[in-house]
Amino acid sequence: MVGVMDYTYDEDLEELCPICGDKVSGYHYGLLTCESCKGFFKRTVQNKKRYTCAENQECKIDKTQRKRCPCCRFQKCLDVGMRLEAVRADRMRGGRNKFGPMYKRDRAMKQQKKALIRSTGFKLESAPPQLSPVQTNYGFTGTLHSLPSLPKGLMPSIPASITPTDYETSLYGPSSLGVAMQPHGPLTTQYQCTAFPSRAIKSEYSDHHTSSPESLVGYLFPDVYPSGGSPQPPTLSPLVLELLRCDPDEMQVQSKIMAFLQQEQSGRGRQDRLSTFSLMCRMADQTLFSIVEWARSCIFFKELKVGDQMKLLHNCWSELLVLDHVFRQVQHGKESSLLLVTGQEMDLSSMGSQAGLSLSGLVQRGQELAGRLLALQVDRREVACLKFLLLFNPNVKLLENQVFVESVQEQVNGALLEYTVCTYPQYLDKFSQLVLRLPELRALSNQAEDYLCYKHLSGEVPCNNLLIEMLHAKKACI
DNA sequence: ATAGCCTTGAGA
DNA sequence: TCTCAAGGCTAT
Repeated sequence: MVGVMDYTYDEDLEELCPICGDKVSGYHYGLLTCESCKGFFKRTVQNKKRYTCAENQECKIDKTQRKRCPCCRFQKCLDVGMRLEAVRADRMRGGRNKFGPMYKRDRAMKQQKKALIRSTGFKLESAPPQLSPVQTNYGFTGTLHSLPSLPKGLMPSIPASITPTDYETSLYGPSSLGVAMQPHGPLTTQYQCTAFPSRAIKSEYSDHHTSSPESLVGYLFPDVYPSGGSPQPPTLSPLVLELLRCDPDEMQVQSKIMAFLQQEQSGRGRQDRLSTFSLMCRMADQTLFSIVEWARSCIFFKELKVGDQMKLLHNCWSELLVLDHVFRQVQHGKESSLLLVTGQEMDLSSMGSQAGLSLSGLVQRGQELAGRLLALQVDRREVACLKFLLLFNPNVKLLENQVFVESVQEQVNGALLEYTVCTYPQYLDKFSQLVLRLPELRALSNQAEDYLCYKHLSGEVPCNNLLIEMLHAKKACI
């Protein structure tokens, strides 16, 4: 009992000063630093000191050399995110400032990260290959300038000569996924990387009476500040925003699929109208096409070679489909009916008679999962992260660029954790609760695949179906 | 000037 | 009342 407590406590103290690597003595001016850098920062700001570097303004700062160049030391203080406005103009002692809640969130987040590391045995961030003593390896969390921050060598190169079609055809033969994977027009996805230099943050000291816009943001929206010992841009984790931006517009998908199905139905005679089940298959099939389209235009995924893209999609297509369905029910918010991807509502009370027992069992499990997600108050940004966590599954075998996939997984994990802690500080374990839903979702999607397989074998699934192709591909992988 | 230890006091 | 990050003090 006491031993366990000691262990977690020791880990708390394990952290090193991001400026010089000395022992951390607590939060000072915005982040965890050592006592000496705290004092140095205070003296510099209070006495309005100006330093000049005798060298090239790139002096290494560590515990033994920190006294050598105050210029570079102060620069590093600003670079890692120490806040000028936390130095008080009136020199008032004691009390608390506006950073209090931020420190609290940071602590909560570190605690959760540690719990996660203990439970999984893996670190969230990709391990820094011992670069400079600069601890800027926060991935997407916090530092905007590090947006494409995956280790350089891990970025997969886009195949220059081989086109996706050639590659896919040679491996898998012509298929509907092949069609779905055809290159389409120039992808418009591009990331705008806006940097917020720390020096843009005005000091409370220099303009105590005329509060700057930056400090206003801090007062009005204290919750949007991500925390962690890194510069604090007044925005949410840029990765979470980017993942959300990749999400297709729901209404667009809805009307597209609706139009497709209507056209297909109208092309049939009165006799061979599709049964409800077949219609559902076609609907799921079209949803799957839109999921593939989504993945292909996504940040990170589009950087992968087509072979890896297909392996990842073969692995998680049903999970993505189930998550898509379940989150739609969360937004729908009615237990008595299902909201379909076409926007149509389907009454559940009549379901038992129309569908078989196994299907209504599946639907029921989906409703239960939706209920749990609703109770968790899951939001779109979190679902966007969960989709990436399903897509970038490093357990997929024979990936050409497995390191990259692992790296993306870790980055998204970290971003989701930071997002939940910062946005929902009242739910201390929202992150773990969300991630715990993934195994449930996988179990459900496995059951759904089995069901689909059974229906396929009994000849009830329409032909030319991407669902079935995925089913076969997955079985071939295993 | 630095850095370890001390005092203070608003918010939990 | 307790906490803990502000500022203060002082020997090196």
